[in-house]
Amino acid sequence: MSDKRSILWFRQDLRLSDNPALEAALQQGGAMLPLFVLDDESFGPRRPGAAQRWWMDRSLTALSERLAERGSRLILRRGPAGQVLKEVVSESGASALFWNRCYDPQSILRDRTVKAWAKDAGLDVRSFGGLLLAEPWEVATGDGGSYRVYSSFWRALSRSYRPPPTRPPPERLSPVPPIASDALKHWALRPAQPNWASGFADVWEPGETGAHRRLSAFLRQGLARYKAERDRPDRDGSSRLSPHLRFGEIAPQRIWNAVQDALSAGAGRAGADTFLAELGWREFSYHLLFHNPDIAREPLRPAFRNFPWRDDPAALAAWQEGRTGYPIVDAGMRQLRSLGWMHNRVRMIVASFLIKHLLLPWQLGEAWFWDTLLDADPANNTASWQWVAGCGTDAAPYFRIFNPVLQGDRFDPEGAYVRRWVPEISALPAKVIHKPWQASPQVLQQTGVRLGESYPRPLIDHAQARKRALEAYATVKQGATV
DNA sequence: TGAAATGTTGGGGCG
DNA sequence: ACGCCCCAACATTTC
Repeated sequence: MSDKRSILWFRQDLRLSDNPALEAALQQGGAMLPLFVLDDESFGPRRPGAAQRWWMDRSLTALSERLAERGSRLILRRGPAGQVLKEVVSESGASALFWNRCYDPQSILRDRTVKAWAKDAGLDVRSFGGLLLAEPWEVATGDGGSYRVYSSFWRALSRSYRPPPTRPPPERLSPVPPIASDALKHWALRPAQPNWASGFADVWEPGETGAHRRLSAFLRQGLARYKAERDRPDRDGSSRLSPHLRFGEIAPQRIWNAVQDALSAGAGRAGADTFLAELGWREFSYHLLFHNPDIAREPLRPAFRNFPWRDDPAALAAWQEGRTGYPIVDAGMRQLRSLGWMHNRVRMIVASFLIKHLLLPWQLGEAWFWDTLLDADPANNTASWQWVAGCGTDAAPYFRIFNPVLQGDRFDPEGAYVRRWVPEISALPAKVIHKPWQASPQVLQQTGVRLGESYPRPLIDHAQARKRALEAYATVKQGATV
């Protein structure tokens, strides 16, 4: 065995299976040093939010255990990654450095600097694609540009995509030389008080094993019904793989392959295609972010720079805390705080409400989701908020303004979702559960709902809000996507 | 991956 | 029997 030492730098790829950088490090022979760096400095305000830190804590614990089971050891360090890597290289005498790529602008900037330094220092430094099905520069339009329309992007990618085969984790790993490591608990990634994450652990199993279990369960129970069920927040039809994907605990091509296997075993085309199309949106978001790195801050369509957003901290707080007076909106915002996750249909409803009913800048919603979602992803989060605001490419048209009552009636017809998350109105009959202000005084009395006291009246009238939004959007309508 | 306004049609009540 | 009106129900268009 050679005495060569290589550093495997974990980032958005907290897994041992389907990990190209890990495989490259193993091929080197010699000792492999698995390293994770808590690097808030390189990200500033885009550092992982509070919910993500909870997940990171659990996921690193899981990764650490998996490495230990195989005779290895996860080294934890804190600080700007460039500086930390220099220290670890000098402490360990490593001569190689491998990682899987990230595609957000902060990571790209950081990694470019690290790579330049590492090459200068004579290290064998290599990066790999492992986060996405395809590298963002590999998918190009006929004239060599990047895609701006989802459907053509996904058609182009999914038609020609041939994934690498799914690969198991290595059975044994080399022992790690005695390099100092932080203790995870000293990073204080979990909330102390109030412990808003107390309900998370009942629902989520962070880590690679949990990710694989979730995928199997979904393929067994959810895939066939996915097309019909995925829009129903009152049902359990989501894959719930998003936080696992965000931290790279599972590779997208493993999901792709598993779905193909399910198809061969007789699964329906419709469910599979609909589900894979969601992976497609993730790919598309990364494609957009890579080719338009400013979208995290600035609207992609310049006309929106002068959009007449309002300033209304009280309304923002009501939205964040789930007391807008629209039950489906409030249910979603409370589910978010309780589970660190919100059903996708409801995400669209609450986002539309913040942007179009309240006329608050999408960046405020994006920031809240970034802090509270376990699956907050640098690409998905920004691309999706721009999509709802209508200021991205291939975005929701300006005139698409969700009516929270109709959306509730359509996608939560019995009101089960609202009842679960907004208990103070749970006794209302289905007919009025999405519009308590239309319940008769007798019904309100019988069900113990005191509007304006036990549950708020609507923050704003829907018809008025719709009119106001259309007027605001009229100022940027020129060249609107249709 | 909408919603509301407007237009059209056709059945039924009714003088 | 006939014309008229009302208004669901559905289709189209507009935001």
